[in-house]
Order: sequence, then structure tokens, then C-alpha cells
Amino acid sequence: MAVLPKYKSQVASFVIFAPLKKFDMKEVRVRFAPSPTGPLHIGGVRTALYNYLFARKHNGKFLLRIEDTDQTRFVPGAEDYIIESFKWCGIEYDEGVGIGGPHAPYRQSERKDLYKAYAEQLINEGHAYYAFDTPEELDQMRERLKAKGVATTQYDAFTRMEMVNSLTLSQEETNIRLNSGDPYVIRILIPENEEITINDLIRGEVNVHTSRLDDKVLFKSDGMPTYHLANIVDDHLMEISHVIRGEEWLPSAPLHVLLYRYLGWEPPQFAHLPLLLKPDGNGKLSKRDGDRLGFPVFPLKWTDPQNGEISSGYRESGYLPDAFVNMLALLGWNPGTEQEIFSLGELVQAFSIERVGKSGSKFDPEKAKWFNHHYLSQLPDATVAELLSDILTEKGLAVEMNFLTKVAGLVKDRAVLIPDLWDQSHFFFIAPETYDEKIVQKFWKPEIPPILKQVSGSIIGIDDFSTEKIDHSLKAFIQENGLGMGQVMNTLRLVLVGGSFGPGVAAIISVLGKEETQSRIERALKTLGS
RNA sequence: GGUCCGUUCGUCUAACGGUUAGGACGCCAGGUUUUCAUCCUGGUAAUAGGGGUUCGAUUCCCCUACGGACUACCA
Repeated sequence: MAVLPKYKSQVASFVIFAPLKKFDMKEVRVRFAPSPTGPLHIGGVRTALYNYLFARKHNGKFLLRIEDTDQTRFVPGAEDYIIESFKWCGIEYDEGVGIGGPHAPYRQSERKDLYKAYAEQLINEGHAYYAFDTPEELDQMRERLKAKGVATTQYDAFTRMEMVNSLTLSQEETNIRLNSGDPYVIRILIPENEEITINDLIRGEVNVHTSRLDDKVLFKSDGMPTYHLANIVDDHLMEISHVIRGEEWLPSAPLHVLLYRYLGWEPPQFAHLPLLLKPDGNGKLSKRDGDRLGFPVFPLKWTDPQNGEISSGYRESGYLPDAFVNMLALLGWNPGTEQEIFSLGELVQAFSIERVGKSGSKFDPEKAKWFNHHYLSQLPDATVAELLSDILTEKGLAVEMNFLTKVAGLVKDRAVLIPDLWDQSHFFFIAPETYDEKIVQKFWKPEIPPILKQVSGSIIGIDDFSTEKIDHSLKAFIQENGLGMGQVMNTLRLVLVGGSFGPGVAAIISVLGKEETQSRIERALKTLGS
């Protein structure tokens, strides 16, 4: 902090220090706090991404905390899945599960012992109470209210005095129940007749009247806190400055504000992100939509440990992580410029929470493909060759990198997803054994075999076996002999690749080499007749 | 049902009272090309409806409609 020179007046010091105040603010610390109940879907990845971008943009910290307070919903592998998804996307976190940090542990089940004291503090200060109602009794209460035509069947000011809790029981009775080991929960005591205001970074001011809130359970009978308590306690202890989370949390935000107040803590800033919607129709994007519409909903492939059900992932489908992240970032946020290709670093620079939209975004699989095609075609040939090499290895083929790099340069523009690379290039590695029937019908005329033999002969004479030289030579040959361009080129293509696809004929010949080209011509003459 | 949030081309979105309502994806057409793609050029297409406020509303306010989220001892 700069020392204020003595000669500056009071007024001047105010002017100078007012803007500096911003730098004085506490460090930006955000968290992504998933519950390990299954694979993280792309909506979750986007929430994590926005948290990450926000943290980096403000030189803050991004933490990963696992909210596993519901033991019944724990799914093995889910936590690793989240970490691996982050790695694939390039989202790095500074503290959290797997890497530790100053506020470890970062798994709520391992922090179990610390929550109860806060719940008890709330009780002691009259902001919470013990409740002994059984699930059956709760159901009955709701049924009773419904029968009476009451709209909100909640455990609230309207009903709490009819239930079994430390508000309706005497101190003695309560103690007896507590001491005898009766199961109980701890509920917040929502105040009556008060307007709670949340200042949301995305939505502005949101007001909710406490009469609409219910006495949510903070501490469960199994000894674990609920999300509501645990998230407030941990966010405070971990010094979280901004809570950036999905819109589905907006309705419970007033409750959280109340908890901060009762615990005597300063609440963080809130930002509730709009949801990702299904591409067709309406509603939140779900796992089923992917199966139904044929696109991945998850970053990585996931096999359900319970029933073995497989969900496809972007990685396995052949998307590049950069393309995936770029596409996701623009779904609900925009930079205010017309730029739409962003590296992760550029996203960090450009990101601002104010430019996140308010309304839900329908996910568009076509746009995702467009991004991937763009990224793939921008990749250096050598990098594409590596991708190709992995595919070949899987297929039991080994091809030298030099050759692969040439092939990569020719086919990368033609592929949308990584597997397309193979579809566009297989003939470079395996000579065609069959020929497209339609193309044969169309071009394999009696005059063709002698022409091909001549072409084969003329190729021998080319010294510099470059695409340009081959192209010239071929064109010259066609002209000299008064042949049709399409006639010769298409047949040659048929012979070399087995059909009507692929890069330019001259380029293919150049990469294939003299011998292979001639051998393929001979082979076709044998198969299709000379 | 109740509470809260939202609503610009088919989709993602820009325009923070004055624009021929802009861009991108998709789609269509044309061009390049030996095939198929790519690529290039052009085109199609939107302020949910109704009231206000204002000289002027996509923009501010209200109502309606529609959509969504939430409404567990789940997160």
C-alpha cells in the first residue's frame, strides 16, 4: 500500500484512495461444489468453467469441494470423473479434493464433525430448533393441509406449532427425547413477516418474503448436515467471496442469506447462472436428451456402476477439449464483441460475470460440431498426425510420422470429429480392395484400361514427385491425348481410393508415391478388367 | 397449485431510449474445384401479445400468455 505523501490534503487523499479501495477488497475465491452422484453433465462443466474463468480473471482462487453429505446417493467413481473432466478441459483448481489446500479436507463427509456445533449455536440463539417428527408424520401433515386446500404444505410458521419439536415440547420433554437417543433433525426457525433481498450479480435484486420460506432441515437425523448448512459453513470457512452456481439454487438463496446473518457472517456475492436447455422443445437438458438426439451430454464417457449403462462423452466422440470449452463458454455468456473463437486464456481475459445472460440456453449440437471442425482444421499437421497415429495404433497399424503428417495436412479440413480423420484417410494406409459400384458403372469404360496404363507409364517419368508436378503432368497428358478431365481424374481416383471421395488426385499420388500408385493401377486393371 | 426467474431470426446471441434491429450456427443459392468436403460471396429469418411512460421504445413500468426452476431428513 502506497504511503500517502504528507502534503496531500484530506480531500486529495479521498480522491486517490477511493479507487484503490477495489484492490483492497478481499481475494476472489470461488468454488465448484458438486455432489458425487454420477457423471458431471455439460451444464455442470459450464458452471465449473465460469467459476474458473472468474477466478483467473480476478487473480483469485478456484476450489473444488465435494458435497457428499447424502450417503445414500454416493456413486463410486463420480469424484474421479469430475477431476478427470476438469483435466481434459484444462480447468485447473487451486485447492480441493485430490490436491488439498489450507482448508482441507475438501470432502464434506470428512468435515462431518464440524457442522453440528453451528447448528447448535443456531438453536442456542433461537434461530433453530429440534424436531422429532417421523417421515410418516410429515406426510400426514402434508396430506392434512392438502385436504384443507392449503396451497403450501410446508413446515413453517403456519404448521410448526402443530408438530413435535422443541418449540411445542417442554424443555424437559425435549431433553428426555434427546438423551434417550430419539432420532431428531434440526430445523431453521424462519422469521415471520420479513422481506429478504438477494443482490444477484446476474439478476439484480431478488426479493422474497419469509412467509414463503419453510423451516428447512439443517441437520439430518443421520448426523450429517444438509446442503443448506454445510454449504454455508464451508463457504464461510473457506472464505468464498462469490457463489456462482446454477439457477436451481435461486429459490433457496434467501434461506442461505438468513443463515449467514444468524451465524454472524458476511454473505458472499451471489450469481445464479441460467440453465442449459434441451435442443428441442423445452426443459432442462438431461441425460436422456443425449441418447434421444444422438449427441453427448457428458464431457467423458461414463459407465454406470450400478447397471452398466453407458453414456457417451465428448472426448470419446472425438471432440477437441479446446473446441468443447469454447463452445460451452459461449452458451450463456458472450464477450460483447463479434469474436467467437477463444482459447482458454483468451476466455479468462474476456470473461465477465455481468455479460452472462439471464435466460436459459438451448444446447445446439450442430454448433458444437462447427467449433470442432474449426479447431481441427486449425491444428498443425503434426498434431493432427498424432491424433491419426492413435487411431492407427488402435487398428493395429503403424505408419511413420512423416507420412502421417502429409496425410494429416490433406484431410484435416475434411474432418469434423477426430474419427472422421480415419474415414477421410484410410486409403492412404490400406489399398482399396473393392471399388464403389456406382462409380465403376459410370467411369470404367472400355477405353479406360489403356489410358490408365499410359498414365502409369507417364508417372515414372516425373522426377520431382510433388503435387504440383504431378498435377501438371497429368493435365498435360490429358490435353495431349485429347481426353476428358473428369474421365481420367475420376477413374484414377476410383483406382487409388476405391470411390469418389478424398483430396485432390495429384496430392494423393504424391503422398502415395510412384510404386504404390502404379501398384494400385495394376491391381484395379486386374480386378475391374483390362 | 404456490413462490421465484425468464421471453430478440429455427438455435446461440448483439444492440444498456433514436440502428436499414448486427454477428454466428443451420438452411438456401451462386462461385472455386477432377470427386466429396473445405473455402469464398450472397440470401432467408426475430423484438410473444396488450396497455402505458416518452417527441421516440427491443430497451423503462403494468397486465396477459408462454416457458423454466424450486416446492425432501437430495444436492
